[in-house]
Amino acid sequence: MSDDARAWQLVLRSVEADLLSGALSPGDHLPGERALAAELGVGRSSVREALRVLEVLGLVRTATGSGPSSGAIIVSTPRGGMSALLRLQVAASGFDVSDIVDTRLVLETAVAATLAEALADSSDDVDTVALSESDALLNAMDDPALTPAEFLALDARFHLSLAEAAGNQVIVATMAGLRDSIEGYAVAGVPTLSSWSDTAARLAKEHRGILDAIRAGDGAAARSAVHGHIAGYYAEIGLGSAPTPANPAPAPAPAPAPTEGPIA
Amino acid sequence: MSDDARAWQLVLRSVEADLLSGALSPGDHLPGERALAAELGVGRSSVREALRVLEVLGLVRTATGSGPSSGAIIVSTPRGGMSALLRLQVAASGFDVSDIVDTRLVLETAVAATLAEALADSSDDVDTVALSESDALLNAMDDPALTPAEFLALDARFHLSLAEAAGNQVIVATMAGLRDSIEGYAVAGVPTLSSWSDTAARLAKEHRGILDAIRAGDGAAARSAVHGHIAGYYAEIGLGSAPTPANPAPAPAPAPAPTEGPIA
DNA sequence: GCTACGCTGTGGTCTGACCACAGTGGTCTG
DNA sequence: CAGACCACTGTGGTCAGACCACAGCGTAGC
Repeated sequence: MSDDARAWQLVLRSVEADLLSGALSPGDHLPGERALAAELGVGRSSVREALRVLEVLGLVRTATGSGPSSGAIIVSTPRGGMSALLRLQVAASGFDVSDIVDTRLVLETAVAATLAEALADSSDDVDTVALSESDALLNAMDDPALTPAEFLALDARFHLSLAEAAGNQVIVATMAGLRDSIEGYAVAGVPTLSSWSDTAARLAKEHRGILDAIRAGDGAAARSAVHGHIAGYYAEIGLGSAPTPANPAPAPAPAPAPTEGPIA
Repeated sequence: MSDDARAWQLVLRSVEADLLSGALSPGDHLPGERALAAELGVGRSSVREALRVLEVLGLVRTATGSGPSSGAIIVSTPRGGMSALLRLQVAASGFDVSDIVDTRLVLETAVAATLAEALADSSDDVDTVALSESDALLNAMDDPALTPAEFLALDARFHLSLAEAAGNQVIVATMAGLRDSIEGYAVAGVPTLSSWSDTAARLAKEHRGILDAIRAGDGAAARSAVHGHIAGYYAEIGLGSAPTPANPAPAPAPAPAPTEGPIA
């Protein structure tokens, strides 16, 4: 009966069931591939195909050798899987870059507003502490010796630090994946800028504006600052969302070729 | 040098590179597994592990037999991959159900607001037509003979139809995945309701309220209606987000308008 | 007591084999 | 000649067995 399911799906379902039943938890070791194969009555290659899927999805980490750190261990690193999924879908034309950017806008404006409102409600120590990482990243970004790629990497981490402070892991992972999936485009667009140092300075200023609005507890201002920041950069490198309704798009975008193969 | 990468990752990267270079597009056939293995200098099992990943991620569809419909074909069905990723992460405790619900709130309120504002700007025929599916689903949900599971399935499709009308495929796929990942919880919570028929009637009424607000071009009302609808149901079945989340204020707060995530 | 070596078990990979399946094209039959 | 039928071929799906590299553990040797 269950034979109509493919062998590797059987393995996948078995692991999922063990996860749901509590038989497996993060940190636990999966049985060895050979043992799992025998236990489920499938070949080792089928087990491996399922493990590969789990690995890409960020559910297990595998290591060779022996000892406690070897084997397949249940972990929970959704960011990697989210990045891979979004990146490949973009590559396969399943997702438009403009849709990715728009989704970032939705999520990040919500994060900023939430953070601002949370701070406005009560001066919560936790949030304040959480934002200290954002401050540190901001300071690191002031270094004029940074290359554009380095700056943009810190930029991404800054945005992520806000999401982490907001506390929603799903949004953190999604934002990370969205950003990673178009990182190539963000970096590729740098040469089209008239002056990178000017742009970097503007971005840094906008970051501080975002943080100020959040700390001031002004949700609307935070939302607006984030929107302008993200939409502004992508518009500047010629990747702004086409229709863009209410968007204070700053600089005119002279960028010609929006479609350039990012990094593989 | 590239030997440190695992064989299946090499295959994955090769396919991704072909996708980005345009050598592969949706609808194209991948070379056969044996040919791909020979071409890349790896074993067939490694090719299969990579294909398995691509399949789960919704990038390829495989079929046995011969002829034009057989083999591995590039497709673009991100929803399946998103569902699998989110569902398994929930199973592995990587994501809290409350974070999933909160993320739905962020995305769906943004969708509703975008839709309303798009209709307010101009009576666009396209959007009107797109919402016809939403209407049809609404009517289908009026059937009192529906089981809770059937009703909830139509409910999910209704929400998805709004996202599709808004036009952002990333949000459509993410919403579908988020919803699927907690479908079990939504259905499992039904028995805890005092009266399913009352709840179903209320949900149907709320759906019409959402659609009315969208058609009226009232973004704030649409946002509020969606928020109340989703948060209300999960609160009713005991899954409400504990510390009330992150999203724009429901009714009162005239959520500042300048910055709303454009979805189109 | 300490070091160093080999043993053992892990995942990683490859090879070759077999199966089920679905078109294809030829053959056989009317 | 037209139609139905069937073996052929190539595809993915699966399995079994064989190595390899690696990392820890235990023991033999110093």
